[in-house]
Amino acid sequence: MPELAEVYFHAMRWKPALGECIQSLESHPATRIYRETPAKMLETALPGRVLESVQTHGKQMLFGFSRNGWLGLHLGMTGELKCFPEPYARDKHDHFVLRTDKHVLIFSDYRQFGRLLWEESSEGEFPRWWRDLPPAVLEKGFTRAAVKAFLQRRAKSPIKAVLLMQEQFPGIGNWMADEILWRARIHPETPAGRVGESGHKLSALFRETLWVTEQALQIIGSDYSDPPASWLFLHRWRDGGICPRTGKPLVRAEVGGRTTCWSPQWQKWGG
DNA sequence: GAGCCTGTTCGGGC
DNA sequence: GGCCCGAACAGGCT
Repeated sequence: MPELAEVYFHAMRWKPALGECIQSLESHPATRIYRETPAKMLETALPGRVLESVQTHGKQMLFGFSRNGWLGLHLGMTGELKCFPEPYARDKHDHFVLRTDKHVLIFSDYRQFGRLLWEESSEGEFPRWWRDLPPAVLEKGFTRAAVKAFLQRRAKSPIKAVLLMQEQFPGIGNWMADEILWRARIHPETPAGRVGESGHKLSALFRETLWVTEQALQIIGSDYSDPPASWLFLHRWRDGGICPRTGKPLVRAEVGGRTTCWSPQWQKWGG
């Protein structure tokens, strides 16, 4: 599921428990989600703390607790967050289950590519790793000039692979990258340097990155509904899809190590 | 049963 | 060192 809008949606699911005190943590301590932060540490740290804030940055989630405690969470490929009123019977892949007196907060992840991070900061500070994140797509620091410089540093890589690099495009994942390139009319195999040096391709890429991010957050981020059929999104998953712009078949192939979908008549190298 | 997968990290080769 | 690629992680689904 999780690219930036899906991540946002899942994070907001824990909001009903804001202001509530954690009573207990149940874990499956041997699962890989604890590879950076052992379950024991969380079992000691979390009970007795109040959940005070919920936010996301790209694919990263941050939950703030009383006494400057911060729980970072990444959903990996198959992670999801759930929140239920009691009573709740734990499911097989619920590796992390927090209980307050009213709610059960769950991090479930059957493939276990997700992870947890616990950090206590100085008063009034965000944790170090959070402060070090690159500017989010919709923040001021995400500029056309920064994108151009980044594309030129990765000049030989296909633009599709470069869009997936979280250090410049936090939160962009496989389907968003395809959607952005399709709207910008850029072929996914175009070398990034070539996009960077073409003023109008760079502008289109920058513009569509902002647009797809904004729209995805509004549509998927609010209630997990699908974008309209005018998006590539609905057509890219299976072989045999038709491009909403040209009415011709879409192509699916591996680019930059990931399954990529594009519309050959619509997305060109040139320009 | 085989192959696929909305993500990231690590190690090896150049 | 920088960059690039492939493999690995794990389990459900087609």
